[in-house]
Amino acid sequence: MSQEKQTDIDGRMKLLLRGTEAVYTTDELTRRLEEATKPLRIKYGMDPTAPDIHLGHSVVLGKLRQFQDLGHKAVLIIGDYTARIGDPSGQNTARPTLSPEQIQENAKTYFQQAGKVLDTSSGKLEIRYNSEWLAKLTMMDIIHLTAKKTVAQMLQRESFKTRLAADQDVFLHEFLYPVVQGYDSVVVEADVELGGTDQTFNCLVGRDIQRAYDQRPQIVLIMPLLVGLDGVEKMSKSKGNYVGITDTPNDMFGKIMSIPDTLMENYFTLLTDLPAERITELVDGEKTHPREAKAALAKTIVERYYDKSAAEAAADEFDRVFSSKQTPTEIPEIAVPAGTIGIIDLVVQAGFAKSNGEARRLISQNAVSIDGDKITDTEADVNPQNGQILRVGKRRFGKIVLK
RNA sequence: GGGAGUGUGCCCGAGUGGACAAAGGGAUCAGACUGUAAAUCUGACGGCGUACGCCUACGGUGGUUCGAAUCCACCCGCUCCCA
Repeated sequence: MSQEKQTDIDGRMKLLLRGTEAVYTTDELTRRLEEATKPLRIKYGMDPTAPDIHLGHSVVLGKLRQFQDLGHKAVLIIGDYTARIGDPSGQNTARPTLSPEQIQENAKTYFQQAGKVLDTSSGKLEIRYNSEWLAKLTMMDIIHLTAKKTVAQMLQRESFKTRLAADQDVFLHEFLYPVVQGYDSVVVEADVELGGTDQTFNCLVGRDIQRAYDQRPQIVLIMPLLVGLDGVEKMSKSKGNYVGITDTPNDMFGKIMSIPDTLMENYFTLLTDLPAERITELVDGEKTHPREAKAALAKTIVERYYDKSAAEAAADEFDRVFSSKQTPTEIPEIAVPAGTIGIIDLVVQAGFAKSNGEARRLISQNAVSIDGDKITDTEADVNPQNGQILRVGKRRFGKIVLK
């Protein structure tokens, strides 16, 4: 092999391994890249029940994109058939069964969002529904398929093992999920499969199944779970500690600015393509002011989902509102009846407080102002004018519109 | 089928007849400070009333009691042990 090609491979490996939680195996990946005469097929399974994508999901999608950028092909599997089994990776039992229409709908939303990360040009992306082949399997096929794995092997899986140890139910059909997911790999002839840590077992079973079908086992790249904005729990919608990839640039920027400093390095590594050396510089408090580093992080991420000018604008807006303490450029309007009104009512009507008590509290905590004039008397009456700015706390603004 | 537990505010969790709108922590919100919606500190944190107050709330229903989150009965949910 030529010196150049070898350097090239080294460079690619460095990029592809970055941020990974585990790789099975690194050597195989190197070899596969070296030997490749055509684009590798990179499989990623999507769950048709969760169409709202946030930065946590984007970690794996971003890795998929890296493969695409290196000339490989993303193969997205929509688990419309497997979704009906119920993956035991979680914990509890039945998830709701989705209708074909719902699955279609979810898949559509998913692509709209995933398209912000992935390269959707036709040569780079292949989309497959696994009902295409799973619905056709006969009983005999299934018996053959399940004969490839032993019960002991299945019980290696943590969630099976612990449930069994705790005398909890493990249903037979749950064993099918990993095996069937592995069969997906056979059908699409996956060279590589990507997944989050919770998918480790399933992805690895895929290797065994492929071997059993005389295919080269796929290489498995496991990506870590992204920590949420609170710096503690994993990012998830239900925890509210997430950045949605459809969030507005300003929200995205602001939310990222709110992460603990200690989380920056992790975010840089998993959510941006900045070179490792650059990240080291940015994260080093001696070399870069933490605020600047975080702003750079936020800008890079916003740029990924929008563009450079949107990122600049979001950064300017943030400085404007929080550093210079000025009013934002865009302020949502709040409709208010004309005439004199108690300040408590005004705050409640603007939707800035859920109850009079909360409004009263905000006022007595010096949080409320109109056109910059603080109002601290909870009993004050005001006579709002069109265009005045009602502000509550640091972040909530409303432009008064009389109705 | 038998037995033992357990269910508290957005979440976790203390409380085992009155001093309980209910300790503590987390989350959230506000203020101060700052480097930012970081960190730290302070405060607020069921609803209504300016306050004494009233209402709603401790799985559900009913009961005992002057008085119940706390005791009793039944019901519902969850967990564990035995079969």
